[in-house]
Amino acid sequence: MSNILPLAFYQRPDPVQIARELLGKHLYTRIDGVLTGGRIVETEAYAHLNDQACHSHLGRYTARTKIMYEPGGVAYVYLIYGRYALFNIITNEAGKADAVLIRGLEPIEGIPEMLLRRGLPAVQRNLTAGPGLLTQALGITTKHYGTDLTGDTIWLEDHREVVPTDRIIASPRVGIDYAGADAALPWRFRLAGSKWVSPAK
DNA sequence: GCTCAGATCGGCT
DNA sequence: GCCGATCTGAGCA
Repeated sequence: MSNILPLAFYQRPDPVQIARELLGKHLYTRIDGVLTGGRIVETEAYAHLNDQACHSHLGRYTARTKIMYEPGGVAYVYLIYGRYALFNIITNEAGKADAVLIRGLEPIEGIPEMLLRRGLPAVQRNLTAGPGLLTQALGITTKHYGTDLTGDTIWLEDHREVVPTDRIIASPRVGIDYAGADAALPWRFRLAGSKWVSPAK
């Protein structure tokens, strides 16, 4: 497809705006020669400035967050609880380490392969509804840390779907109570009525 | 060098 | 509803 989202989409300054716009876009991977993908239905924004929930806030710079300081349009994949890979898209320009976490995906392409990777017998909600699950289904692992999102391994496409503003639910992000007042920011975005949003409260 | 908690999920009570 | 799996990094000594 030629409607791959260009670097210019990611390198804009407002991760909250980008997180909203990513709803209804499609995420694909071609890993081990197998095409899998689906429609993004849930995201969260993380900003490096004034956001204690963000791994890069206040310029925190470690082996894990290094990639966040690259120019937007690369993958930030990290392991949580030693067990699940979470997939983020780095946004903004170099040195401004913003990110968008993908939390929910509606499976469309390569469903048999996704079932195999998840060890499930049939399509059900926990195939891709959750940030640690959709990475398994798509075959994304920490090996994909730093992958260029305009390449042929992981990429996003614009299918010209127009998502009406009143179908987007904004709410506080999940699992970041430690971030103090920033935990209340309504930076989690979901498509109303989608069964593929994560089950988290 | 040690301890503790985390942007999670699935299994068990 | 609670608990454990299992790795990274922060905070402290």
